[in-house]
Amino acid sequence: MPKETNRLRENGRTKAGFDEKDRMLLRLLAQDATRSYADMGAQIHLSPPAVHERVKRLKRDGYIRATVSLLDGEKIGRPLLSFIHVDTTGWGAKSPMRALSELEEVEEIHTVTGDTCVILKVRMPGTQALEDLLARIYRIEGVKGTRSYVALSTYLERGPT
Amino acid sequence: MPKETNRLRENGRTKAGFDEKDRMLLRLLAQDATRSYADMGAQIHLSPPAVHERVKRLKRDGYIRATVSLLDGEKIGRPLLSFIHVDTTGWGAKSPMRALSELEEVEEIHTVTGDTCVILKVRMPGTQALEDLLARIYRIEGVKGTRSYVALSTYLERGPT
DNA sequence: ATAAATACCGAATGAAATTCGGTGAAAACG
DNA sequence: CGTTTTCACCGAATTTCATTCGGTATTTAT
Repeated sequence: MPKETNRLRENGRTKAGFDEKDRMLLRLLAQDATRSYADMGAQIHLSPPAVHERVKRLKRDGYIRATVSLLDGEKIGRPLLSFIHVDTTGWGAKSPMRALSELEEVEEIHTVTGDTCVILKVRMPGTQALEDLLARIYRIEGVKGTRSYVALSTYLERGPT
Repeated sequence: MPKETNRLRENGRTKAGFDEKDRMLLRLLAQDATRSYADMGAQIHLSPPAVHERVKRLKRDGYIRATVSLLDGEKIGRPLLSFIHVDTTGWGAKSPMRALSELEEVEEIHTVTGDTCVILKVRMPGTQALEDLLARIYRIEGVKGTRSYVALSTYLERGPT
């Protein structure tokens, strides 16, 4: 087993766990994960196998959580994006709230600080469906009230880069 | 050139522009875009070339906007997720707001209905960086005020499926 | 100083994407 | 209706790419 060391690596990977090339790779993949290793490697001055090994490590170590296709909300029949603030009495409503994960219209669930307890991001087919969802939320024990913010235009929407 | 017709297709693709197999493919890709066409095809009863053609069409027609890797916010040094509501006087602040797209910490910008005008989703390295961002926002002409909601826990975070 | 670990490369291999006719069924047309 | 066109599919062939495999140089630990 390797012994402890108190010295930091001089070059390459530091405390963050990745070096500059890793960082650039992550950025490239976050923008477009369909490019070939050879292609990205040329941009970053690495051979395809070298890129492959780095990406494999970045996945194994959890820097890359998943690789997915981003769908167009409107095209798939859910043009109505909104954020819903949910106020609850105490934290008892947290667990039933997680059940909303089952609904595919619900994209995000966060507990937050501030003048509300939970923020939901949802994408609905229309106002009727949104109203139904709100009804369902109010049925949850401990829900005091909600405020809804319907998106008019989306100027930017992306993941961490 | 084909003449007009007033009849809908009986089976297969309808007004939505995709059929059941397309829909399933989209769901699969939104969850994991690394699977092979052969693999997904087996699940959906299609040959690899058939899957390939469908995916190509779904991309061309805009159902699939992009294929990207999702990075871990904490791992890449941005553990502080928050939503910022921005109130403005009139809509003059909209354009300068779009300039925030340049900052890679800013992930979403929406104009919304409700008791605020704009909602930002941002992921910051820490509280200091968040304060700096707020200072920058307040410097924008027409910004009346902001409210910030810092995420404590994220129970769900995904794209449209 | 020496041993161990790491990151890289070029070459070889394997798997997957992509291309290419060919077929059958449905839709459009007259 | 019968005919033509379009469409989605398949199996086989091809090509591109991911992946594996030594081998080397550099760095890190002992």
